[in-house]
Amino acid sequence: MIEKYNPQEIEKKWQEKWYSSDVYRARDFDVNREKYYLLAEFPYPSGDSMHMGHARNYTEMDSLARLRRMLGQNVLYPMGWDAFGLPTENYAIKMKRPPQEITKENIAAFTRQLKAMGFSFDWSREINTTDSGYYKWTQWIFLQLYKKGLAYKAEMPINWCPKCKVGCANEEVIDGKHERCGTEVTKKKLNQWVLKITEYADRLADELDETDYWESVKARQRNWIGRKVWYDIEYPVEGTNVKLKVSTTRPDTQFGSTFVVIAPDAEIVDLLLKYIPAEKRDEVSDYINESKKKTEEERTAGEKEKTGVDTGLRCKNSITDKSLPIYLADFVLPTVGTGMVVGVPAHDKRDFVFAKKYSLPIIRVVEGPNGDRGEIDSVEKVYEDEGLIFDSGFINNLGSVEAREKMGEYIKEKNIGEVVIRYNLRDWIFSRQHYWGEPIPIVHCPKCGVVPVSENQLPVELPKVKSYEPTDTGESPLANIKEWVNTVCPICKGEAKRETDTMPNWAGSSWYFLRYLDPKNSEAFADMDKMKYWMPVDHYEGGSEHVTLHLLYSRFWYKVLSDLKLVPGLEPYKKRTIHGVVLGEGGVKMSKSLGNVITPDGLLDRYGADVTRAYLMFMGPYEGDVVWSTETINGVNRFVAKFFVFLQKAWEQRDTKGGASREVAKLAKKVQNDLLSFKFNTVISSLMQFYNSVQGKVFSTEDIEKIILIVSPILPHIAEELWSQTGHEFSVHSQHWPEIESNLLIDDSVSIPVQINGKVRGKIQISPRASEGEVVEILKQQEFFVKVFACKEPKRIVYVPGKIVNIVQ
RNA sequence: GCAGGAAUGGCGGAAUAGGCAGACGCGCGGGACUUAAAAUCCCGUUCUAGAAAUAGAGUGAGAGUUCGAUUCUCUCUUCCUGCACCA
Repeated sequence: MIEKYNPQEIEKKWQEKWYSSDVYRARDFDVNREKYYLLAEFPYPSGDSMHMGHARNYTEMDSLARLRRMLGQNVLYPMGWDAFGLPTENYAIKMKRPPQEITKENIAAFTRQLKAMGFSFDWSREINTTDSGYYKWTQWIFLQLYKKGLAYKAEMPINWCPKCKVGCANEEVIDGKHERCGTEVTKKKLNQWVLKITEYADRLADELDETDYWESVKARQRNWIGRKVWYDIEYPVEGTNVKLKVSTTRPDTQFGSTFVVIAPDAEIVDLLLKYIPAEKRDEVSDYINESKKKTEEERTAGEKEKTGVDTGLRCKNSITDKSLPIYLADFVLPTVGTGMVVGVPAHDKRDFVFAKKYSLPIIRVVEGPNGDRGEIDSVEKVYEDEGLIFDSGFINNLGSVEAREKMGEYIKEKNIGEVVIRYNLRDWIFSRQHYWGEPIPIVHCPKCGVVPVSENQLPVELPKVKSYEPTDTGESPLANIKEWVNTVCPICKGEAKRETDTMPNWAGSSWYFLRYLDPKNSEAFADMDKMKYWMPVDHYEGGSEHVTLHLLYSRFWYKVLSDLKLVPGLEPYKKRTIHGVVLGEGGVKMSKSLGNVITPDGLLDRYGADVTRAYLMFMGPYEGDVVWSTETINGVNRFVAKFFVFLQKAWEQRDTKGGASREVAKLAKKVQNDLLSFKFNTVISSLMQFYNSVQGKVFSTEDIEKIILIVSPILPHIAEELWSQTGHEFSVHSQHWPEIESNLLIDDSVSIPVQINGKVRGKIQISPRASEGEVVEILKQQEFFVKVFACKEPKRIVYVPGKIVNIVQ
């Protein structure tokens, strides 16, 4: 009995059966199978529906998980919830409801959707970062960092978002604006918890070599860490005992220096002020005040006009012995190097612009290509590349690289400076002045000072409160809850107060991949033996927006835990890939305000899960952005419906005596190879092509069983239904991938093109094992060959076995 | 500026240990079915010339290597992503 394709009838039925069985369960310590840990970034359950992007990523990874199980691997493909964070808190404030409740509802909605998509997650390992049983261990890991001296509290100017009333990490500020709400960020001095990620900067950069991440991912991590060699050189300020410590990465250009510039907000400026000549003093302090008023954005916006002020002071370049004027200018940033730079206008565009404006001399010391030592008289001619050094005393006639080495030795020898390695990466500001996050497990005691909460007192639970609103003072809303804040000191048992800051939403996600291995453990964050079995994550799939921050933070935590011998190995993830983004129709971002959001729910109602999944895979390459098209999904829908009926018909009309066919063997190989190399879009086209090419063919029983197996990672519901209809036992997803008989992959006879001078002029039918001589014999019988070579011999015949013939005339 | 990537029909995209460019799908054109429409099915669809067979051109531009280049090398252009007055 052939049924029409009706996804509603078959999908729900099989989902219920899957999720009440253990077909997708990963087995700890299974030594008979190779383990494979496939991790897709867990979602932040905000709102009542997941995004199409989630659906696409989980679909693609799901097909891989299913294939790998069939290939005999013990696959761990888990799912959980990264549920702490601002959107939920903001929504809670707006609705005047507790974030706990909202989170619970959102998770329920996401769970329903993920199950309706038919994903093969091992739901027995589900985790939630906001469960106290989970964040107990987030807090515990924080205490290990604290005990190792990697967490400290510091009064530091932080980026403060006046709208969200929250401190933001440097990483959360884009173009001077809070990345979440777009509000201009101001500076505020607050006492903050900070994690010393810079202590691991070298290892975070170097140990990337241990991994198999995509090159683009490695490059972005290295770029973000931004390791550079700096040369700090002391210049004595004339007429004082103050020494300026100028910093440069290009000491090879020292002999071209003609001035010194200090950031107006560098600390040393206070010290210099008293030496500034009286007639200059007003001008200088005006300038300092003015630049303080500028926002970070105004100050760093492009290469605009350079402003500055002459301090009237001079210093001596201790390398060249030349006297240089000292300026203050806000194009120099206090956080870069020492906040003091040496001006070399011939070899730095900014310095050139500044020198022109203040009529300072320009001295060239690096030779350009072809021995160019011409005068630098315009910005375009400024030579910033490396080259042969001239007019430069003891580094004369050296290349830039050797000149820097020599300079490094020189300043050490003369004790006038040092070579320092600096990073772009800053320490990680770990405090948030918000309610919906993990409480930082620290107590402030008037007698004992900062005291960590004892480990047996964990978790420090988030108290239920009436108001979640952040305060204007910069204190966490937790500070208002007296009965929670007031506690006893773990050491002296005297009265003490709890830390009221909470952790950023990066905390829970920095180690979640470990909790999947042992989600219910109450004695440790995870059992060491289980970690030894499953770690590292074999493939970590996620968005490009997490390649710098989340990836770096979680690698940092892993390395700390590794140093404490609490986890195996040095790196948490073996491979990292980045998926593209699903855009709305017309190539714009899907957003509520544009009204172009397409949710999985609508698609599941209309097309069902298998069609939705096939379309999401078909849309475009894994790593590329894809644009939603309602018309294209119709094409996929047509195909899936036809294919379903076709397979039923093929079963009815099957040849019960036949064996394996070439077409099916080739399809198995193609689907397997393409899935394993993330070419999900061509997997779907291969199925379509297969369908188009086998119309009218009668398949054997074996063949049809194989087709169902081949299709099962891609159209899991249809495959399960057909597996059952063809009289097999549940479940198709516990079966083995069809064996591919390699002799079936080679054709007996192939049609190959014949080119004359590189242009296709005809085709010949040959055996792929034919010798060149045999091929030439066949060629000589061809009309198109005789026509050209009737009365002359070809110059040369190139035969590539089984591929092509090219004749040179 | 630095780093990473990309450029192929009307559109999304296939094809690279160098070997038939445009698979597959959408859209479009024509036809069948229908009173009609939708749905479905069949045929066609890179461009130019031609009724057709066929011929020529063709993978951002220009050179090179090769019997043969979308694929490799060099130079350039444009675009995307990330970082950046980072000295």
